[in-house]
Amino acid sequence: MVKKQLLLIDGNSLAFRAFFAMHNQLDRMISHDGLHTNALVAFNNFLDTIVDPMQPDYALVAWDAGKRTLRTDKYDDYKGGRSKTPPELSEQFPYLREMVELHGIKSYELVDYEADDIIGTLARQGEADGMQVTIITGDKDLTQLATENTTVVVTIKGVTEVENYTPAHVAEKYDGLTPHQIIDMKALTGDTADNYPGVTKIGPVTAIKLLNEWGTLENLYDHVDELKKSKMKENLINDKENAFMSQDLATIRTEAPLEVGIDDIAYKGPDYEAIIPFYQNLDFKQQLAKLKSQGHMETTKEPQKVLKYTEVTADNLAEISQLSGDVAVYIETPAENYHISEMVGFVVGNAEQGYYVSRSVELLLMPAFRDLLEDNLIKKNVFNAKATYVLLNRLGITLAGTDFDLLLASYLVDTNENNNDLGALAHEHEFYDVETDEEVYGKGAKYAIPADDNIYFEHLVHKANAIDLLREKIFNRLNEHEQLPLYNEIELPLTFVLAKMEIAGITVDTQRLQEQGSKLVERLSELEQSIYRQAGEEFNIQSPKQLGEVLFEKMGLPVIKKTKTGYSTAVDVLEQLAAQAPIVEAILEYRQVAKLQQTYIDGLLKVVHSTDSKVHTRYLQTLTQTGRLSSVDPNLQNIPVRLEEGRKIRQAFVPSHPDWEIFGADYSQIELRVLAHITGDEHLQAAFRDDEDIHAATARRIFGLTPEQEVDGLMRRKAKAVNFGIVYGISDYGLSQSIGVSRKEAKGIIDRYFEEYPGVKAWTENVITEAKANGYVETLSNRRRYLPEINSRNFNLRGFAERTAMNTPIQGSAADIIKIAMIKMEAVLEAEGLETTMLLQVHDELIFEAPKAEIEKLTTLIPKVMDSAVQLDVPLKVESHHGLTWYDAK
DNA sequence: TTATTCACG
DNA sequence: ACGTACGTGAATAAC
Repeated sequence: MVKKQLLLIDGNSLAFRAFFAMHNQLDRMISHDGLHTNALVAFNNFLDTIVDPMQPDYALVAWDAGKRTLRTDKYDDYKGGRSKTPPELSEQFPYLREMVELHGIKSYELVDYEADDIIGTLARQGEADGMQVTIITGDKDLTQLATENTTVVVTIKGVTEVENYTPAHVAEKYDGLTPHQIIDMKALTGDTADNYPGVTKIGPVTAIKLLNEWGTLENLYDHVDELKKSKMKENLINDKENAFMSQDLATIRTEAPLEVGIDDIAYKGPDYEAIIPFYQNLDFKQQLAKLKSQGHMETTKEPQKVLKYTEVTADNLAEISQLSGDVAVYIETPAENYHISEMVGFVVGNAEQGYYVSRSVELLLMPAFRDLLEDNLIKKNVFNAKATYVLLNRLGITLAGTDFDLLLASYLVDTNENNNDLGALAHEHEFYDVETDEEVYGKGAKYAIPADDNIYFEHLVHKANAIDLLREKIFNRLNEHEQLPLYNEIELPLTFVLAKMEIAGITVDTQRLQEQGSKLVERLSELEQSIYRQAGEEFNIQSPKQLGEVLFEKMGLPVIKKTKTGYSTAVDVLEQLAAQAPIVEAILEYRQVAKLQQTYIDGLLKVVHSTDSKVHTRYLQTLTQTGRLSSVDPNLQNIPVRLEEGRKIRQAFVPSHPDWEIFGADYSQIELRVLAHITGDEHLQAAFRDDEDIHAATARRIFGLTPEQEVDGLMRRKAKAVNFGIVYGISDYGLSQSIGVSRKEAKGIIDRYFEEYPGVKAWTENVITEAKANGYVETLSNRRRYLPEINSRNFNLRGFAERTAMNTPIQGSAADIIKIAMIKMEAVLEAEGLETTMLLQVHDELIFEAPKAEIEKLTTLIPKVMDSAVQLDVPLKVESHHGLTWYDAK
């Protein structure tokens, strides 16, 4: 028989999570009555995506009753020092309870007790009745309740990403402890969040060690005299009273005098009828749209607005010429790679004069359309200008007059609003009068452009209309963010520079690639045989699972690191094992060779266009959180360079004309120069003004060398790692891992760095403070990245957000600079009448192909354009190289 | 679809 | 005390 399911939810803890998960949206999510709704929205998503699909038999949301509880009676300072619940959250609590009830779940609170105790009590009752219990909370303390029949689900990030604690998982996380021992662990460590003390100087590591040795707090204290004389022993004895008080406070009650029983909390499921007015009152447009699409809402489904449109025929082409003012232009492609996808329809027009649609893109070649599209004075509204430009270019039309790109502008306003589906993106902007492609075309095997003209054309027309109607709203937001120059002067011009680079493509010497490939294949089979022989069996070397079994079980090598699913066999692990077993060396080489063969030989050959023997990557301009580009189909930003074997792949990238060369130019230390500029640090700036070797200069400073003393290789290597670390948002742990010293030593080095570069220290502190206050950070060009986790109470999430707050202005400003350089570069090459063509961008370098006759000029021109792209307080430095292949441009 | 590994700046 | 360096894409295995 299937066990009945009992679901218990920690209301307060999840409400806090929900509130802070959407804290950056706080000012935007306000209902027409002025009520903040961010926690309500996130909590509702949680109920929709996690609770409703579970369909438990019984469910309850437990809430804290008030400030005073049994625990505060026992210990005045319990949960003292906690900052007050923000009023923006407090006002949402009554609605949260109502929302829970409307989802068919009982809400409950009990005077003197906390939500934990209600959950603990019902969990034990449920178990006694033979049920399977699930507890959902944001508070790890509840993991003490885990048993074979009770799983504690703890949220990791937001309210929909979770981790399941079973007794086995508790043992894994806490080095063998049972859930019940969590209580004694808390007794020893105390809890800063709940503000109770524990024993001085005992943290989780020591606590776990003690409990693994003595089992329980009581047993530990019974035998405390047997411990070796130590500071810890003294602390244990001195803080005994605190330990037992903390134990009491940490213990979740399982016999609270509840007035509800299991029978009273049957799960009823959402009351769709009653929830509609509730959503309407809170202006939950997205949730209402979802109810409609799921058919829970009467066909009150407002019919989509009727938009005026005409199918293009030979007879009405004249009307197209009458279009004036702004027009939306959208071309439909079933596949995302616009360089090769079929084109299956288009729409051109505007709401006032009507939209013109057809399945035949060839019609765009008619003068009526061509003249309109190529007219710089007729402003175009589009979704993804780069795709539109490339698609029209394939038809022989040069798009001009592009003014608004919904996708690009939306990404600048908030880097997360970058959905490549027009409908989905419009929904994120609270515009619902357009469906997603998935809704209209289906997905996967079911994907099909509708055969019915009405359905298909209306979808196209609603897309065009969405672009038109969102235009003003998004421009306003760009303006509020002071991002109009970023949009008009950087991103929009860049999109056409990128389009031309993609269209140009880079020629691949496929024969060369195949020759290299056959050598690799040969080497692979040698290595394979050698590995099988040494392992004594044949297995799949590319399976980390099978490889782990061979190395760690069969051959008994020591386990250095584990992953979520088993043994780690990553490079750093294997390198540590190499001395112990020769097979490891062979595996490392096998991995390296297989990577080259699979990703760079076979992978590249697959995407070479047969027509021109080139690869045409697509640069994603609206993806990264920092403002960098990324490159796909193929990725030309990660072609091997560090190891000679891989670097040879670059010999296959060649100019498209005889007597031409590949020319490359790269910024030297651009990120550290940006750092010197934005921090204003005098010492760092001086080093760059004097064109010093920056890593050696840093080494001199942090190791306190006199001018006569030489910087040795080890010092420079360490200083280089520190410089990297500063850019990444440094931590002592990270640095210690990268240079293989103790954490303490790493911390000393960082302290020295900050003493020597006080401007950098002040800036890092300041940027974090600003991020906490604003919820975002910005680059030199006002590119913005939101950091919702910057105020999280979760150490990991907050730490990550803090490092990001430091890294993004640096990495993002460097991205701004090279983008500006690219725009100027295209103009200069044109103005100088050069044939040289810009082909690739790899974050801090640009790759060109050029006639040999132009090379000499380029060696001064290109670095000049790049180093004068922006004026910083330190000089920018650019190095350039050229040769017959990309490999030789070094 | 998710996890792991490894290529780049 | 906590436990990670920042940003990406592609291939493969294993669900």
